[in-house]
Amino acid sequence: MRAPEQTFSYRYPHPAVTTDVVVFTIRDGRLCTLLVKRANAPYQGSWALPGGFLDIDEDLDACAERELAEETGLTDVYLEQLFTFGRTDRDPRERVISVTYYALVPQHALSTPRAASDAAAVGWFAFEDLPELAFDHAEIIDMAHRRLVAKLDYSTIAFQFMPEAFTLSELQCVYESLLNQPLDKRNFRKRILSLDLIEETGCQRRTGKHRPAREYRVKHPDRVEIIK
Amino acid sequence: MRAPEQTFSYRYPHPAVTTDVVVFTIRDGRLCTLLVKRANAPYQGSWALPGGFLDIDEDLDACAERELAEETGLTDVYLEQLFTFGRTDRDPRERVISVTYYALVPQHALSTPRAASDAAAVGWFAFEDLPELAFDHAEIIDMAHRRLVAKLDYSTIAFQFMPEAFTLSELQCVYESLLNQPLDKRNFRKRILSLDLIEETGCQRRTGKHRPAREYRVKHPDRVEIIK
DNA sequence: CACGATAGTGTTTTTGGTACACCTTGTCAA
DNA sequence: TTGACAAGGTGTACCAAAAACACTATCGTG
Repeated sequence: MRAPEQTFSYRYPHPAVTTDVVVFTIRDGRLCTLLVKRANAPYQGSWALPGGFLDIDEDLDACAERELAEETGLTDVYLEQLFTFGRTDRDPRERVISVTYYALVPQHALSTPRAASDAAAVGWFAFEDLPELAFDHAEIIDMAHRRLVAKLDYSTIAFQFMPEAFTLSELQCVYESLLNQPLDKRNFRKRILSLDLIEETGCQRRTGKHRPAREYRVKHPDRVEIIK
Repeated sequence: MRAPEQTFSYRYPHPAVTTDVVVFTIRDGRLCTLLVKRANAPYQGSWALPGGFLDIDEDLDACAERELAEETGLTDVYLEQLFTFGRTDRDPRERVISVTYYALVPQHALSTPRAASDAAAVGWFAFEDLPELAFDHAEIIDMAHRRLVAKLDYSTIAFQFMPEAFTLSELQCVYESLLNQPLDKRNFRKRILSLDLIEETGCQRRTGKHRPAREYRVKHPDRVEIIK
């Protein structure tokens, strides 16, 4: 993040504006979040969401993308605005308004993200087992999680967790770990297939000592979003 | 709104932050929005959403409430954050990030709002017949409307349009004007009553030359929000 | 070739949503 | 006084989507 040294003497002081990004993925059947270790004060050494200050001539979305890329190496991620946090005491340096985003990335995007710029380290953390977080970032992650679960019902965001080719069992695992409850296999497959959003690749996935599973892909990777 | 004269020479210039509020109500069976006529440049004389600059030690929600009260006289309104707009060119004066809110108020809150501070006039406008709007406020209202309609399905926000006591027919009118389609009376009443959120007041409403209607009230006015 | 492990498949039941028509109770005017 | 008008209020039959539920198929391995 940027240096906090400036103070304001203007008649109408302006707050700083940042973007922060909650990136979710599924690892080993567990929902995980991408965090960076802060290299600088405040909260030096603490884990925090990737994010940083808005450039004065930069769109909010672009800022979120840029900071995510700079601090974690993640690019081409579909970001959606989550909420804007602005408690007056949320940053000890100065007044900071944070416009937050969330994103879902497929498991294979895990290719260990590289730390860069003001991040001392980057890592994935199980949602159920997060470290102490800087600022109000725990609250932000919590809201992102609630939004994610709510959207499962009436949208198809879960596909965003999937790699290009996947099996129905894998998809079901994703739903189950997000909803935190088992689902009926037949009903699940019926429902997913009736959406008419995925198609067989023709290939099979042979893993383990059992019958191989059919692979599927999303039909129109562009518009995988709201249904209802 | 505040004077735009300042420019920044800091190493990291900060954008200005405003809040803007979309207030909806139902008037004569039509969805209406509260607008203020701008007293100052830019867009002087144009209609715009009530809103204004964030004080440096003020919470976002408080800013929205304060600006709404200052410019329209409306108080004690339940505000919900909508979205944050930040296109770099959305304000000709300087870079402005707007955290927007929306609110639903009952019809009787209509008591002609008073213009104040930098608003030259205040008025309700039918959503279907809005005037030219300043900044990107048309876009903001549009998003608020879509959010409102979407929430009708899985929440009970519509109750927020109702006065303390109301009849089922009145409530149905509200739903019909929001959804822009007629509803079946019996199904509607069945659905609403099955929510178990309202109760009879015991009183009757006698209007017009016909049978009086039973009055209802919301059981727990505090938690009238999300159902599902 | 038998066993273990996951893949894959249909039917029945339940439930929630939709469609639909008539009687009731008041006002008002002839 | 009474008949016409206007909105208030009520129940049932049908359909479609969701939930419950158990067995066979195919591969790897020992």
